[in-house]
Amino acid sequence: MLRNQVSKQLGVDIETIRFYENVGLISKPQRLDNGYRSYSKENIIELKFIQHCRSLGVSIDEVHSLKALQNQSSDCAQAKEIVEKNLKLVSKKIKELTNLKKQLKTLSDSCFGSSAAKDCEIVKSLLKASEGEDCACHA
Amino acid sequence: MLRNQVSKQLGVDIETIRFYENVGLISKPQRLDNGYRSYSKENIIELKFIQHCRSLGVSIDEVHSLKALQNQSSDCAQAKEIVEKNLKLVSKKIKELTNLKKQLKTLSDSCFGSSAAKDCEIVKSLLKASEGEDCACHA
DNA sequence: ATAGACCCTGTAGTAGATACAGGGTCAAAG
DNA sequence: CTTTGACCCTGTATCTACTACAGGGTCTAT
Repeated sequence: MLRNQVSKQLGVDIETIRFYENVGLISKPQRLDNGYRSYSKENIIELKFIQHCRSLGVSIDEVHSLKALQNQSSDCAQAKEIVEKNLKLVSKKIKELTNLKKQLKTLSDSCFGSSAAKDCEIVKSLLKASEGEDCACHA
Repeated sequence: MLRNQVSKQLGVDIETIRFYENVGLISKPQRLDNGYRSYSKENIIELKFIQHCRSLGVSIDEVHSLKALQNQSSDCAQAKEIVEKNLKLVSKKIKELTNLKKQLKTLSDSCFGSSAAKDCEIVKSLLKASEGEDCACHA
């Protein structure tokens, strides 16, 4: 399969496929006589593996580690570790964003979008914060 | 105030302060005879403004816009827009991450970290997904 | 023959910092 | 008086995970 077809079938950007090859995440596809890359079933599986891992927020480096684990018989503590680490990161991020959302909501609600900019509650609030006072969102 | 002091007082990395200057987010601080930057009260306020905006997830470009609004008398629809945009982004991100968390939890729970890597439920699950089957986390 | 869709390579750009190399300045201690 | 250590300066490289572009080759259809 050519790169374009692979890209369409998997929904991975065409340039991203080359990128994964460059960073050694997929084995180099064979080449046709004209130099075009020809992707095998194995290549597709590799790509889907990466795609799935990435959709779980697993970093490129961690995908490398997980790939390396696939054929090993040593214990899988590392796999668990990677998943746990990401789970913690995600939980933390959710907490942060939930807090953030509250703050942005407060700011948004304080303004109707129609006053003069210098009297805008958003602008004023942010300015207050920079002068050390309480602002709407961090009150 | 010298850069180091500012950095410590505000908890902004010393290099970040120069970065904000380079991208034109703060006005250029005056220089002492030896060429050292001397930060004024205004500079500190500018920095706090940026810090506060960034803590709300507002992008550098948007901070530029908000700064420009500070002295304008035109209406503040733009400020409201920026806040609303970020609010939507954050809400979306929270939904995505909440879903992600569920998936990672499922994966994590499927593995005790002690089996041989090739029999690991995490590794197997991810591999299954790359072959088109249902995996633990996307079942 | 030529247009258009595809392929190739190498390299630059994105956001928002962060880090480093190679140098200058300054205050205190020996 | 010199040396040590902490600070300052500049320019540039690095990070993540892609994305985009320039400049060229190939293939298929008209």
